[in-house]
Amino acid sequence: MSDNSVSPQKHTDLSADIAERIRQDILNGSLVADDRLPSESELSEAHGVSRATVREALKRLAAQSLIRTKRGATGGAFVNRQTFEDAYAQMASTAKLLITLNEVDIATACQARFALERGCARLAAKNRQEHHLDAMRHEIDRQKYPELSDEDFCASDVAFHRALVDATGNPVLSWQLAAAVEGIEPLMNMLTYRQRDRDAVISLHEAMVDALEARVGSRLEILMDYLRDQTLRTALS
Amino acid sequence: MSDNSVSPQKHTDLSADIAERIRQDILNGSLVADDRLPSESELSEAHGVSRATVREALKRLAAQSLIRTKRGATGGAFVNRQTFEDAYAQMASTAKLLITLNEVDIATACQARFALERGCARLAAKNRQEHHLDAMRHEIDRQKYPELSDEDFCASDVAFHRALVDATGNPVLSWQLAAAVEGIEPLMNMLTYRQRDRDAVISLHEAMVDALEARVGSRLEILMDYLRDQTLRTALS
DNA sequence: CCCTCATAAATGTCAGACAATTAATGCGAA
DNA sequence: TTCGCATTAATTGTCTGACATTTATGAGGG
Repeated sequence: MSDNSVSPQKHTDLSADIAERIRQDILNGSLVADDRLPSESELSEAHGVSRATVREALKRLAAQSLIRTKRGATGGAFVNRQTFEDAYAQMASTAKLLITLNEVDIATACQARFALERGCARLAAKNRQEHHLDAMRHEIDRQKYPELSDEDFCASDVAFHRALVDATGNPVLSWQLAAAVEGIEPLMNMLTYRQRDRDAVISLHEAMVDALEARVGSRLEILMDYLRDQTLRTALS
Repeated sequence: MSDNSVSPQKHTDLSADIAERIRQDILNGSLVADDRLPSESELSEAHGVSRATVREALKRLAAQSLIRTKRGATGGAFVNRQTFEDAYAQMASTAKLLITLNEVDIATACQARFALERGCARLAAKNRQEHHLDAMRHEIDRQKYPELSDEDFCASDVAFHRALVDATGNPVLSWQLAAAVEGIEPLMNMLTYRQRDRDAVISLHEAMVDALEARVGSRLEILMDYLRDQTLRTALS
């Protein structure tokens, strides 16, 4: 095997090959956001393959939301501007898949989630703005409804923590973390909260907002540890 | 736009539709790892579309590494076991793409990286084992070579921190974090380390290993803050 | 027993056709 | 002139049928 270039084995999957070539063009900047790729016919001629093969390659790229296609006279395939929302959705989906398919236990997932979140406590305390506090208080109000289903309670919890990580003001951080938290949601959804558990969570949430308002990151960290322990207790009951 | 159900508009892209259907079958457990999908002909008949369309759908799934295909008599499309390695590679790739395409500045990326890492300091201190320390010390030795290129220095740094997050013993955590760190690597690669900078980083690394060995998570956190500041200084010089 | 060859099943690839969509063009009427 | 509308061209979406390639299996002969 002297050939360890870009093509491990050329014998199969032309469409994967073509997709990879175009992918590299996007990665290295030959193609930038909103550029139009050549038409399918042109691509097929340029790469010496049939249009069907080119189409399969383009579908691969579309599945990674690297390109979008438009029909009609001025249509074609265009390089997608990779938004944080795209990446977020993709990551959350990957995380969900991984967690459900690998039977990750809830303790491990909880531990991971709170460990990650803890990391942004100080940054959030430093950069938080009023609307973050408002969003979090709004979710706390929702959480106080006793009729709320466990699932809705959990969804509100996710929104609360999403606002918390957004408060860091760092898009990379909030994107990564939000995806992680959402990826773990299916597991959290399996928890059943007794009213006592909910009360405990809610008072911790309130204390967290207060700490965030007062910009005391260290206190926020401690509260997060409590919340982790509380959640773990709920999970194991 | 009252319709926000699963199907935004059914009028186009049958292949995306089919892909989504199969995807759901995998997600909800109708299809589990290593299950064989029906053959392309059977699928085309079952969904009432041509084989070409089915193939485009399958390529979409393959691009997300949800399935793999094998040729020959016993061939077909098989549901992939979603390994942590797969998810890791996918996430790192997404992160790289996002960061290069959005011109995330290095300060933001650094801040995110160290914030995330900080979150697992205590857990790592609690769960670390001998081989984690060994791996980290090995990387430190590499980093001491003055002839090391900036790129190799950076790669060793990534390996060092990878070992650090592995020390948490939490696969979800180390998967998420490792992907984040690697995703940021292209940016870190643009840094030029003067010898003085390298020395500073190396002594911090050594102190970190010591703190980890002594299982003092709080000290590890402080050292990480130093390392963040040091890296930011390097970045801005 | 082992080697070879034929066979069947499946994916990979191709060529050509038609349908559907969409912007631009041209033209006629008010 | 300007508005409205049909025409046209370009492009993706889909279908059909064919052939190439790969791979397991089984039959037959040495």
